[in-house]
Amino acid sequence: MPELPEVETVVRGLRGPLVGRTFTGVTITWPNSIRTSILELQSRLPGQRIEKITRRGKYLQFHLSEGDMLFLHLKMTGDLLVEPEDEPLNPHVRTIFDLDNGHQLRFKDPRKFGRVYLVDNADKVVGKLGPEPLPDDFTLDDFKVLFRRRSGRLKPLLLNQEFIAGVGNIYADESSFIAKIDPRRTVDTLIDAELERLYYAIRQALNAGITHKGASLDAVYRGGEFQNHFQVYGRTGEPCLNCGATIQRIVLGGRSTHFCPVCQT
DNA sequence: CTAAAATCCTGGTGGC
DNA sequence: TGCCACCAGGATTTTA
Repeated sequence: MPELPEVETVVRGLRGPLVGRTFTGVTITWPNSIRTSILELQSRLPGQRIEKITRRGKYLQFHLSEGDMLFLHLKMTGDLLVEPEDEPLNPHVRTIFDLDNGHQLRFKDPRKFGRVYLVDNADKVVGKLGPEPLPDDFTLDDFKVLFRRRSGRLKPLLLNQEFIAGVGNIYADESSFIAKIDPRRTVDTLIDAELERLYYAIRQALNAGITHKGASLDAVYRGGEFQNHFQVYGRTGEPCLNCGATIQRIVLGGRSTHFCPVCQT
């Protein structure tokens, strides 16, 4: 469930211990998580220094000294640890990256959904992603343009990474609630005022998540506490914080969806 | 085109 | 207490 705010929090925490370090080796304990050539990963990564670490959507991007890019996607349960190489290994660690200072970057992922990519061109991994919703140069007008010639319901569209990058199930529900829009609405019926509310709601929800260092759910502890500030997500049967009506849970686009049937129209 | 379902996965949970 | 069915979901793939 790491979404944009959770990944951003992880990225910020890794810059201090990792930027400037050089990879010296890779050990793979779950090969399916490597989505590019394992041989190339093991031959090309060692010797490359980490120049900077950034985020694109829900991907972590390691910019490497030879021009390659290492991408990590945490998917549902992934987490990244920086630990001394003599520290006992958690049994859910799937990939181990050796560093030049006796530490290791360990990709821990109980459910094995996480992904690793090493590419010479970032577009091979993130080329089709939609725009980042938070930068100042992503304007309300840019947002409105995204809806042209779009159809279907709102919720699945918000989850579509080629539409907007970084929004997942939690922040899609929170954003729709803040914007007071029913997630079942077909998007070609949304009027300008609603798109404006949604634009600000998405940014508000994501920024609130970042402020609280993301949400810690599912026994996956990252230190964030945004889960204590959810307005609708996971609050099925509880009263709406706005009007007191009972928060409903439905399945939309195959995903659990939480909303207030009174506030959200 | 949209939409739904299946797929990958395992820890946690609820029922009996 | 133990067993088991079932659910969670990001992204992709398949089917309708």
